[in-house]
Amino acid sequence: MKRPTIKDIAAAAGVSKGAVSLALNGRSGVSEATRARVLEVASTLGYRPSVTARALSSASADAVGLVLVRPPRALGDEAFFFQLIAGMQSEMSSALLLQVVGSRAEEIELYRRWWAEHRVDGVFLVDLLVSDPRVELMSSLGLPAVVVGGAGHHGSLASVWADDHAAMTSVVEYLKSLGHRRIARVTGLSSLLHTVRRDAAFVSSVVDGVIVAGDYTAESGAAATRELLGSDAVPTAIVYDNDVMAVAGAEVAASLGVSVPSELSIVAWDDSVLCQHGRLTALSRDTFAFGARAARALLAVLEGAAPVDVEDVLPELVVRGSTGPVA
Amino acid sequence: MKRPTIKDIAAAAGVSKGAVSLALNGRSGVSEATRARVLEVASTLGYRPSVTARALSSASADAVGLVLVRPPRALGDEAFFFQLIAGMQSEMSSALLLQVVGSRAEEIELYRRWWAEHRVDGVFLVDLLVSDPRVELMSSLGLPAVVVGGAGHHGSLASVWADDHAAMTSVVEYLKSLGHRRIARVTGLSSLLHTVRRDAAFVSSVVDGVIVAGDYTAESGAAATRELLGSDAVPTAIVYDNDVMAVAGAEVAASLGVSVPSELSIVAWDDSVLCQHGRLTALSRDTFAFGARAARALLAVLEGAAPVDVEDVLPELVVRGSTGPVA
DNA sequence: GACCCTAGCTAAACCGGTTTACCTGCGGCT
DNA sequence: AGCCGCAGGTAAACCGGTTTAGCTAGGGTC
Repeated sequence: MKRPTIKDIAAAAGVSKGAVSLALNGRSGVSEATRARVLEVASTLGYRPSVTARALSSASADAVGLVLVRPPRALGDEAFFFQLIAGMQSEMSSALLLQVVGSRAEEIELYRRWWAEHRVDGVFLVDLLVSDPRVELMSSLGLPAVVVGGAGHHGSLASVWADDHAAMTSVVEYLKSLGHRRIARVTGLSSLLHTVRRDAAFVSSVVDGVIVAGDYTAESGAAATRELLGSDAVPTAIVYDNDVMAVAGAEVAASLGVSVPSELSIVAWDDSVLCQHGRLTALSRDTFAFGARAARALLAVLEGAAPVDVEDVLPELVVRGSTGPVA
Repeated sequence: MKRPTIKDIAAAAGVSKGAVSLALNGRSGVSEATRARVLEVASTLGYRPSVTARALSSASADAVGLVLVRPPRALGDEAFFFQLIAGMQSEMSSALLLQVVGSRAEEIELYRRWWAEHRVDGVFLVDLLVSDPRVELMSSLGLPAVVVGGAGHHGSLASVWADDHAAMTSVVEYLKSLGHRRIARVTGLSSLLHTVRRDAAFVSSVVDGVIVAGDYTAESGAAATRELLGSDAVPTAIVYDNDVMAVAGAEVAASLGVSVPSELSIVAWDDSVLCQHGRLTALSRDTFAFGARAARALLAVLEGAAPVDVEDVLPELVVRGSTGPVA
């Protein structure tokens, strides 16, 4: 019932605990004959090292961490994160320590604890803020980390990112080519770095633009759409920062009798089954692959490689039925 | 930079490590004066106990585990699990140790390891199989567990479940009341217990039924639908085991020129934004709340309460545009 | 005054590994 | 013979907690 420990192996093989440790970890200090015997005994006993004990003496914790700061209820609808997590797991043999907290302060406290206790070997940093304190924290703690979905080049940290600027520009250019001039953008959380970067790209490429703040929820998407369609200068196209808001916006348009795409064009950032079935034009990126890439980047750092900035492939605009030439 | 340990507190308070441990954990053996002094020192030093070290001497691991056996890529589309996880987290102050593996054998091996190493205090068991070996394993290991979405009453384990039989019956009765006689069912993975239970309920309540096996993916939903619509005896209604397959089925029907709901009624098991926007009639349950309930059940077991079977509220059939009277 | 309890604390073992300091024996070199 | 170096190992400390055995001083009892 009880798992064999290194001590049991030592006794069975007739050597000391230290020798067993050396043998199992492939380090020098024991003869090949002894090593073979130890490995033999270990395997017949069905030995598995205890990560818990190992983590205590500052070795691997066999887990990487991810902290999400969201109201839990809202989180469930954001397929993005689950896709990301699934992608990460596809490349990792270790477990993911996941916790959802309510505030940035708790998040930071949690990273400190996990680091202090060797509970994780490294962490993923998502939802990067403008001048995010976590970047500095990771460097000072020396906790391996990879920034996921930032803007590239975050201090000494590895990073996996997409070029939001180029992506936004391509969306706007596409809409322009259809004759749109008055274009609106419904944003995600304004505290996030990529929101700001998309804002900037939007402003610099659009002729007559208007930005309305949202927060990724269907409600905010609907509200923003109502506001835009009821304003003095109704836009002919709206770009939403995620799929949920875009679909909600399309519903509002339909309920107000605004026809899509003849009167209003709609573009969603991040494709999903939701967009596919709603026939929404969307900026598509492979979030699963993105997560997998992030995991590989973190593993590389854990193996001692120099942190790198990996730029994700440029998202592709998938044109469906929700966009068309301006009337 | 280094976290204060129990040793530092002992030194600062002028007592032994043991006394500090007793004081911090509110156990008897130290005077109130000493306890107060120790707590004082601990708080000024910003002490946080190391869960890693604590777990070694068989105390709390401050984490609960969840193992998912799925091809990672398919997982990302299953909003169900993420909703569930979000709900669990909403009720837990500890972290969730999550790992996706490829086989049942790996899953079992993982549970054994986590148990042996005190990496988790307890686990959630999902995707219950017909006569699932994990139930027996948990009992024999003495690892606290709660069965999520089984059929109630699993040995000595706590359980949170929904009455699939009653739910299926209510769906079939609803379809019958619309005049449907030839009804089809597209299932989820046939190895899962709730699939079998739904099958049984379906068979016992339907008059002229046919069952086609699926695996929750859009592809399998589409294939099953094509098969059904091309058969000798085309059904007038199809009940799908999840939202993804139902939506895919609706697409296939549309592409074959079969009109919904006048020629074919469609019902999805588990509601989601996907069903809402596809105007699909769906069996709706609050997965987030379900997860929250599961977490509470596990926490109760961890606190020593007797394991209970909690029956979830009966899923509610939300009628939308995809079901109607038979022509 | 002898005896026994008990509160309050300390020292040390323990959990399961890693790591360091040190010991031993053997071979080679001069 | 004397010395050095090294391979191959052991014992013990250490990581940061918990837990147990044991010690001491003080009070109550007869």
